[in-house]
Amino acid sequence: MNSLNSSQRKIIETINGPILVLAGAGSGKTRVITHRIVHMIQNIGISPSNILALTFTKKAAKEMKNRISDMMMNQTDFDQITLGTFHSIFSNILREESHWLGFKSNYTIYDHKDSENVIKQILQDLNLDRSLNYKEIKRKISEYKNNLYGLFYKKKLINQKVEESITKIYKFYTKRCFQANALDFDDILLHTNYLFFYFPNVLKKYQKKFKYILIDEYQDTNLSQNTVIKNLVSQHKNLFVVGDDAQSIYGFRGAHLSNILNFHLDYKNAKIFRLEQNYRSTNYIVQASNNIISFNKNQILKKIWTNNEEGEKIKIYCASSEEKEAQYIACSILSIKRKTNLQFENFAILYRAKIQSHIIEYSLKKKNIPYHIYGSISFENRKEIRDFLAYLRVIVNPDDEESLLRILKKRNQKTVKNILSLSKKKGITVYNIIQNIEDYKSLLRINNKTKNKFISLIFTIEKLRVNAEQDNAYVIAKNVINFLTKKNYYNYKNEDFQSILDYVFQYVKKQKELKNHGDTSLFGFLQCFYLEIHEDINHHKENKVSLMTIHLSKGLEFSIVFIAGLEENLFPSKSSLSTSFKIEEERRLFYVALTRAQKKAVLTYAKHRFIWGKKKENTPSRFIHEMNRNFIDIENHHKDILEKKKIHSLNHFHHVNHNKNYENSKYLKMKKGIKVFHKNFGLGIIVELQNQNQIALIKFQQSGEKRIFLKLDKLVIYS
DNA sequence: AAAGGGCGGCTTTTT
DNA sequence: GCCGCCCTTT
Ligand SMILES: Nc1ncnc2c1ncn2[C@@H]1O[C@H](COP(=O)(O)OP(=O)(O)OP(=O)(O)O)[C@@H](O)[C@H]1O
Repeated sequence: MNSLNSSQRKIIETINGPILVLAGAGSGKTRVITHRIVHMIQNIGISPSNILALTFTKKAAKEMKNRISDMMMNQTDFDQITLGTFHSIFSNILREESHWLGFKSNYTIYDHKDSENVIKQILQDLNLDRSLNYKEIKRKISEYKNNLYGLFYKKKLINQKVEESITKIYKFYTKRCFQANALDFDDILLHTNYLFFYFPNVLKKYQKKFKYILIDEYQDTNLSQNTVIKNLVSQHKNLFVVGDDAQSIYGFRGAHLSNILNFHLDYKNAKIFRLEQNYRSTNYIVQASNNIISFNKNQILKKIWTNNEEGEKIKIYCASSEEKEAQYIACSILSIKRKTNLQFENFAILYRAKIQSHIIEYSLKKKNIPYHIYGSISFENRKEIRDFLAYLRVIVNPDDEESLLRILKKRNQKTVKNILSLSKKKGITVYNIIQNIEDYKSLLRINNKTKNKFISLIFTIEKLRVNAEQDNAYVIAKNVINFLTKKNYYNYKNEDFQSILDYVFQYVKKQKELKNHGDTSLFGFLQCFYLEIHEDINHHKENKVSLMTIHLSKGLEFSIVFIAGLEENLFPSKSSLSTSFKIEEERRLFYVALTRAQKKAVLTYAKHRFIWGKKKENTPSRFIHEMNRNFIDIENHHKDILEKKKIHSLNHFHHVNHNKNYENSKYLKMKKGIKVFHKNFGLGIIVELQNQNQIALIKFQQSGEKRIFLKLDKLVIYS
């Protein structure tokens, strides 16, 4: 506990009442929240079971869990703390309390794809215009739910017609999910809201249990989440939240800064603390990120400062293609590692979009650099994995129509279509129809062979289902695999198959090791699969370079951080260019990325990038232009790396940097009164430098006064 | 009824 | 360049 400064200490020692810690990057928010939990348990004597600690991402939850367990050395029953993501915690509560809301506790969690499929079907059923894009509708429904439209709030209709049809689809969607006994991610919080709103006794129970609530990254709460919390703390008001408006990056999930801005209105007598000393990064990094965030109009002003060393300037590297960008990163890692005593685990490569990971992975592999990709796309989206999970899901919940249809579609598409329409006409579940397929034989116009196929399938599932009551998840999973292998539906000797089975095995093993009551049930496994972080079983993460999206990197820190793909249309993302609101969120994302670095940040971008199989030319990101030139160092030839080894691929680095004049630091000499020559405007004289020396006000002989962005490098000193 | 080719949309980010 | 969907072929 002696590793806190006086303001941090004061914060952790304030136990009761509503508290907001509004603090900058690297100022010790997570440190404060974890220390506070330990302090509450060890010094104040609060029972761990009365503490609820919430995060938004699975990764942040795991990080916090690790930090607390390290600090408590496992001495107390710290696993009694309720700690996890909003979704994971409230999904557990819903499992207990589902009966109040009229659904069954064995509910299925629909992921993104499941929801989209449901929407696609609804569009088909309603014969609606295909131009209504299902992804857009999914987003809208999500928006409705996250903002609790219909529950406590009415939505202002902007485009009446569109909104009306979406409301209609929303209704059907809700009905389908209910019939399938399924919840999507947003439902987990929405239903918790229903639960607390309509059943005050249930709310009371949880108010009593969770006497102290702590939330990390509060800037990312949406209304639905915030309302759950408001209800939970309405009696005792012991709510402790930490956040940084400059790091709000989940707007697309309905996160709203108003939660942080109105904290003092929501909670009278709220204490608000600020932390502005950065303990993480070098002064160059702190200054550069302060400068970047200053381009945002919407922000709460903070003065982040540090006592740390000056450090190195932020490196910027321009590659000719994304492949060379990746090679550069790989080479740099090796070169920095050689020169310092850093380990691979001290390096991170961050990117805007997951897709960028492939090419980087490839070049790391080539150089034998160990790496770990967090949140990799492949696993849960693999066809075989989804097929397999569909069986598990139906075994747990036969009403899960998405999964059942997925299984059936592999067999007899036409009959399945008929069954589906019959199910809708008669209002009987698909599972029920197949169970009693003998009765519907004539209606469906199927022969005995087809009929028997369905009977044998349902027979198998039923058998597995009956056993599922006693068997643990692994036993069932193995049975499913045996069945599938026997039937030869898939070539299940493949790796996907082994790895998911291994995953189930690890889950069951871990549960069995728990002191109290491990949950080895299949439901428990599925809930873990959808809501908890996927532990890499066979691969250790130790001493590996970390690859992840910037979103996932929030809350983490690394000595050396590479930020790849700083190009317009990629970062900022193409879909964010339309409004300044969205651009500001992209800028905050860039701010998050920069502030992950302790010692050194390297920004890279590629002039050309393959997108949809076509080579596209991109201009450098506006964020590169926004970097204050006093804090950056543009690298072109990379002599130090090139000279070391004669690796053939290194020859690639002989290309010319997009902007040699940076290195010549010609315009570092730009001063008031100097004569300059501009590419387009000709001869002029610098009147003054503005915006931290990034813009020069120049009086041109021909075209009068103009403000010139120095980084665009259209200027030459005229002498 | 299955398999395979052509075509269009897609890649923003997470639970 | 890849995936899902639809249409055609066998
Ligand atoms: N008082 C302190 N003395 C020494 N080191 C500290 C102190 N407070 C925080 N740190 C260190 O500073 C770093 C950043 O802390 P932490 O991760 O808690 O910050 P944060 O505010 O959560 O950052 P961010 O919001 O950027 O994720 C950590 O390495 C932490 O150990």
